[in-house]
Amino acid sequence: MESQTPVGRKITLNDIAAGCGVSRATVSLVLRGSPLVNKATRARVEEELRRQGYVYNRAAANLRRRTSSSIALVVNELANPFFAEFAAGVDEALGEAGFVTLLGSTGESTTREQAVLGSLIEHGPGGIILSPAEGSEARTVLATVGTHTPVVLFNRELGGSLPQYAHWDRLLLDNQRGARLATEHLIARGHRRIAFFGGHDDSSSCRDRHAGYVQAMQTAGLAIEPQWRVQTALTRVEAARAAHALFDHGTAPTAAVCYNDVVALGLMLGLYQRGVKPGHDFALTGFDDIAEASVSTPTLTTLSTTPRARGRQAAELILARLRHPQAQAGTVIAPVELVVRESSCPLS
Amino acid sequence: MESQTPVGRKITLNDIAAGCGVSRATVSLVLRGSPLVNKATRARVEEELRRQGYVYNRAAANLRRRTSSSIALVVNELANPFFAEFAAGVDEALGEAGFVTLLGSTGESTTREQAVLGSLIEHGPGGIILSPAEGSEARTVLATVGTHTPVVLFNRELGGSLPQYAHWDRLLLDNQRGARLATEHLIARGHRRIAFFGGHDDSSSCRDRHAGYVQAMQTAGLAIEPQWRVQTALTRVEAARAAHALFDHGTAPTAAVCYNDVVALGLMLGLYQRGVKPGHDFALTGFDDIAEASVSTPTLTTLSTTPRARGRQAAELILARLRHPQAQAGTVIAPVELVVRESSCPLS
DNA sequence: GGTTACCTTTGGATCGTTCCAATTACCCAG
DNA sequence: CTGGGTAATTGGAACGATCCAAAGGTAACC
Repeated sequence: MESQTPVGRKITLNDIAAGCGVSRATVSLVLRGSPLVNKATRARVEEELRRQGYVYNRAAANLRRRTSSSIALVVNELANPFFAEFAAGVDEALGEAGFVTLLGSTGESTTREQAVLGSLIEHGPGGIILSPAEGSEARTVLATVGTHTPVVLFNRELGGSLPQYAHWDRLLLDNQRGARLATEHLIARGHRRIAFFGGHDDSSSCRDRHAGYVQAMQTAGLAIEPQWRVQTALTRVEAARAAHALFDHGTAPTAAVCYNDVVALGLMLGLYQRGVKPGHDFALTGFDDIAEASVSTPTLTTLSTTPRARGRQAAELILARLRHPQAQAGTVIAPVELVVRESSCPLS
Repeated sequence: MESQTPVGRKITLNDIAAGCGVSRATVSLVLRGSPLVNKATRARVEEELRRQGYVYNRAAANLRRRTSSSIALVVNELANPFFAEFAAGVDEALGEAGFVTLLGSTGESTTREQAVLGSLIEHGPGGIILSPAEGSEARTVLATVGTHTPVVLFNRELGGSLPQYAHWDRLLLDNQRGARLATEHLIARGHRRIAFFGGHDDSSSCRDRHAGYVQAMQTAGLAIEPQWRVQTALTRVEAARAAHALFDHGTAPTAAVCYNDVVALGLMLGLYQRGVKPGHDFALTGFDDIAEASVSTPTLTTLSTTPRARGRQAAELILARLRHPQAQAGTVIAPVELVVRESSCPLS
């Protein structure tokens, strides 16, 4: 039935038109399912399309129509399960809407972020979903993406402020509330000396979580010692290495609220190495509820953020923005939920 | 310094040309760093490019040049850490080569695979990296991607055979040897009744791993009972649910070689639910060495496949194919390495 | 002065689609 | 037979870049 030639030029509208004696314009109308074309003609053209193995050239169409059928997705690190789930959600929802995902990843470096955005923007995506790298600035991002491509910021704020003509939407997690819930939970379990572990203050999400922690501590009338704030890179290895800092000076904490799950899992490793048994001698909480959180030893008390749903939501936001370019920019705060597991043991 | 207008049309070569009194062709030469243009002219043009905030339209250029600057990546499930790492590796290497990644994901459904490939191919990628869904057929895939776009198959074979004019490269893991090593390891630890757990025989990688297991068992002169082959979907929940099948009839196994880590982690859950303690009462091995394997309880003995490196390798393969479209198609078998952890306990 | 050579620059066609105004064909009422 | 209406089709100009052959300018040489 099908008979694409194994070798040769790509088939275009002209080939089809010539092949069944109609004009290019008519074939184009058939492709787009226009009601204008005669039923018989349509059938003839469709047969010819099949016969020659025609493949639609969306790039050419997008050029002419000044539209786009792709959305760029820029995340910090795809291998981080939180972002992997997020990306899966984005791609799912975009695919359903007939869009294709252009992928980019920054590795938390603003330099790479600039390079990646610069490269992606040249492909003319209809919009960008960006989870900014730590320390990323509004001005520089705006300069490379320009003002013609809408942006949805996910997970973090940019540094500096945006000109008001840039209608950038935001999708943020309820970081402050989440960290407050975790801290209150540890306090309820009897802990008084609680640290905040991991992340960098360069990142807005980290500042917010820290603020939630501070809020809960203050409300409970608990003092916070400076050495209970340990900053780390966002990998397990780095976090494990930094664990000792909690115990070096002053009174050691009995529990820690961690910036996220990856860092919490790293802290667990670091504790084991010191002979401290997490979930028994030391309580801790994470943030994100990645898949590993439910199978680690001990299983990790954390805040569920349902990243796949967030991905879908980010996709919805950018698609809505494409439909209404001039609408007021909005900020959506997604709720988070405390999932209590073994790691947040009562004070022994 | 910069002064992009907040609103208005996109800037094109014509705007730049008009803005500094040269022709469109000259501006194009400047953009591509041609040595033909006079130094002074180049400076003037570059200044104007900056002043107007010009963004290169790669789609238009690709149309004219009949080239492509993107590669499509189709994986089974992005949220699976094995594929997430793989995708990260692909994107990294493609980015370095100036290519952009078009993402697609099939969820192990051949129907979705067809849809995703159909949508991606319309965007004219220079090549496709495809990890086929279970049961995916060479004929159907070929029919939708056509013969003009090179393909690198990763991880699995397609069903049926390809016409020889389709130069499709393959990047496979040494599945058979890996499963053999795992089985031999369990045998060396004293186990005699060993099952092969998880996956479907629709997938070539699963058949290969099973073959490696059979080979090791036969070489050791051990019998295999039919109920020791349990097929499952590739999720933890499904695997946990299927665990009982190992114990329902005949003599129960004392160990299992699992299709992959996800399934092995699921089996662990299922065992716990039956009151069997994996790594103590029952030995098991995985395949892939995903991040969770080193933090689960017990930690998982598995085969390391370094998926990020495989991703880079797949990217190299497709880029090499773009450079030499007519070269002989090849199959690369990537080595795997046994990582012994707690789950493969000796027979007690 | 005329010829050649070299260095820059350029107009116009082109890639594969869509848009638009115009055309053709046909039928029916007046 | 004319005029008007509907239905279907079409040629040619876009979209924003690149390619190519040709042209303009300058300098050197005979």
